[in-house]
Amino acid sequence: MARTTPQTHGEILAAAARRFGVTGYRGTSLQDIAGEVGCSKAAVLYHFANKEAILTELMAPAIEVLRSLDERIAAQSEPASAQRVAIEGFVDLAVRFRGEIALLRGEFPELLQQPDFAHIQLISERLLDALAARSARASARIAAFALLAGIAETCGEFADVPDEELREALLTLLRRALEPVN
Amino acid sequence: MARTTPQTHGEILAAAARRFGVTGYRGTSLQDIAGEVGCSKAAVLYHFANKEAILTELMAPAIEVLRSLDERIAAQSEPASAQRVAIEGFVDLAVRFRGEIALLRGEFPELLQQPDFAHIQLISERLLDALAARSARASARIAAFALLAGIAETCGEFADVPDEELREALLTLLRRALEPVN
DNA sequence: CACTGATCTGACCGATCGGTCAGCTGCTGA
DNA sequence: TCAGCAGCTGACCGATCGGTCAGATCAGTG
Repeated sequence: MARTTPQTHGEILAAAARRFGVTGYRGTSLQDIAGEVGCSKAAVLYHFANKEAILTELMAPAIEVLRSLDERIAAQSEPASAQRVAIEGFVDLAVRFRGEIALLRGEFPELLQQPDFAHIQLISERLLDALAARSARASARIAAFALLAGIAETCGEFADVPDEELREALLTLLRRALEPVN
Repeated sequence: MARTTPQTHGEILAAAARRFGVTGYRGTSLQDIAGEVGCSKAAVLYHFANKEAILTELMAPAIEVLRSLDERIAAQSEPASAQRVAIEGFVDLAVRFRGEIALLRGEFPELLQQPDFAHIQLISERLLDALAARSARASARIAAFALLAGIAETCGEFADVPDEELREALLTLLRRALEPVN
């Protein structure tokens, strides 16, 4: 065996992505990943501090984009413009990283509890706020929540739909569904 | 100890519902449930064949209503009327059983794989079909999927919102978001 | 009193999990 | 030639899981 470090590192990441996509994060053991790579479980833990570190590295690009979207939203002073930026940015994020998001299918709630992802919770709340056009009305927040959660669950399901078509469908859905700013 | 059977049986169900609501199905052990009831894990398994049986009994009423909704939808010959029945029936179901649905927060995908809930998968697909007004267009199916998944995740989150208000918010969302039948 | 059946317990089982550790291997540079 | 180090392995650890089982407890019955 004995490959170079970046090589094995990348192979483990790729294998983990594949397995997480099929059986989810919790449903995938380090042994599963090792088996797919063709090395021992101990080798996986030689390249990564622990299981969570694999997920963290896998999600890092998506999280970075989410963080920058959060900043762009915060920079908007008007609810209407914040909503517009949130809609377009979120759809863009969902489509671009739909593979990564699909990995977490149904595991968002638990994963957001982990310390490594704690700040994501805050960002999600601000995103929700922007989608609801900063309204405090229950109906606005309920709709925004349903769309946020729904799209997160959705974008990984339609792997055969081209990016542009998925993008248009989600944009149309959000624009039609969200209460207009008054 | 030594209570009557229906008494302990009910206490276990109630305790399981409470724990599932906090830590999810997979995140709750039989020991957790037993601890909450104040009996041994073996006592829990004396009253229920296995862990899944507890969940099955807990979800039975909701599943029964879902089944009858499925039949009512199937009885509609026109896509438009099927969509209308699906919208109203699904919102009604989501609001009425939001406690039960909240128990499964984020665990739908895995649970639907289990043999006991296999038929739910089929019903969900027919419900999706009706919400999409039996259209094969990707945009219609994407929107229906996002709303279905989103509302399922949502209804348990707003526990402080009264039934009627939640009902109206979800109805408005669905009617506005779903593509009109042409 | 003896017996029975329902209820419940503690001890235990095998499997699986994430993670640790001592040590083997093969390349590299002095 | 050989020390040293990066990469990797197999054996092992403690914890936890769902589930089993022999037997204790106790109320009701003849």
